Amino acid sequence: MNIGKIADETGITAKTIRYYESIDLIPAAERQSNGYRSYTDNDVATLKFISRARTLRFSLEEVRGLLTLWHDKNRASSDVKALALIHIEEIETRIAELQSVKNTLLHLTARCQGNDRPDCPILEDLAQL
Amino acid sequence: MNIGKIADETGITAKTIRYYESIDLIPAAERQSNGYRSYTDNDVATLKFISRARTLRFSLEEVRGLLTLWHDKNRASSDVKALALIHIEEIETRIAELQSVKNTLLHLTARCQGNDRPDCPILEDLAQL
DNA sequence: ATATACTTTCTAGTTAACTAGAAGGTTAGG
DNA sequence: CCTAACCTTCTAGTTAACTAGAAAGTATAT
Repeated sequence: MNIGKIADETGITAKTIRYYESIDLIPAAERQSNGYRSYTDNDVATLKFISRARTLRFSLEEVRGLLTLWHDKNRASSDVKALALIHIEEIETRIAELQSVKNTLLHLTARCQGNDRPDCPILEDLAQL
Repeated sequence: MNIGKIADETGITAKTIRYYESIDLIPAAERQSNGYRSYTDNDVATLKFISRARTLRFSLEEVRGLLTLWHDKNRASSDVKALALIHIEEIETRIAELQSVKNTLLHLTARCQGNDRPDCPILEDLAQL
């Protein structure tokens, strides 16, 4: 299968697949006699794995770790879980931060009339603290 | 006041202040006879305004808009509020996305034994979908 | 006088994860 | 045979918001 085909199958662009190869996230593809990269269903599975992990917001470095564990038949599930739990914590931290910002903004906007007059608690808040 | 002093007062580094000047977020500072930038309490207030807006996760472009409104004595508070509400929506979108990812991860980790055995629902999930 | 601390400008690098574009070789269809 | 659609490598750009470093001028303290 050529790179265009696997790109279609996985939803990952050819450019990105070459990029993943360049940073050794995936092994260098076999080559056909014409020099074109050649992919198998196995490669489709790997790229889909990566794609799915990316939708779960794992960084490429984390994906690298997940791929290693995936390929290690002697892995301990605790290692996978540890990686996931750390990731959950990072996400929780970001959520908490955003929530706090959101709450502040909600309070400020609630107090702002939102009319033609210039007085605005939002600007006043920013100007004070 | 020299740039080092205002940096201390505002918690924004001298490098960053020069950077803000370079992108015209703040007006070019007056110069002393020796060529050093000269700042006033007014500048301190502006930089603190920016700093505060940044903690509320406004992008520099949004901050630019806020500064313009802040300086416009004829502004309508509705304009400020509109800017803030758009920002709140962006944040809500990000929170929702992260929440969804977090939930998925929580389900997966809950089903993972986290022991010495290799079988792991997290990897199985990534490998499937 | 000397050291050190502060300032200047300028260029270029950082991070993450791609993305664009150029210049050229290959293949499939009509 | 021609053309469009592939593919190749390589270099460099993108985004946001800084950050680092070099080379040199200025100020302050001893």
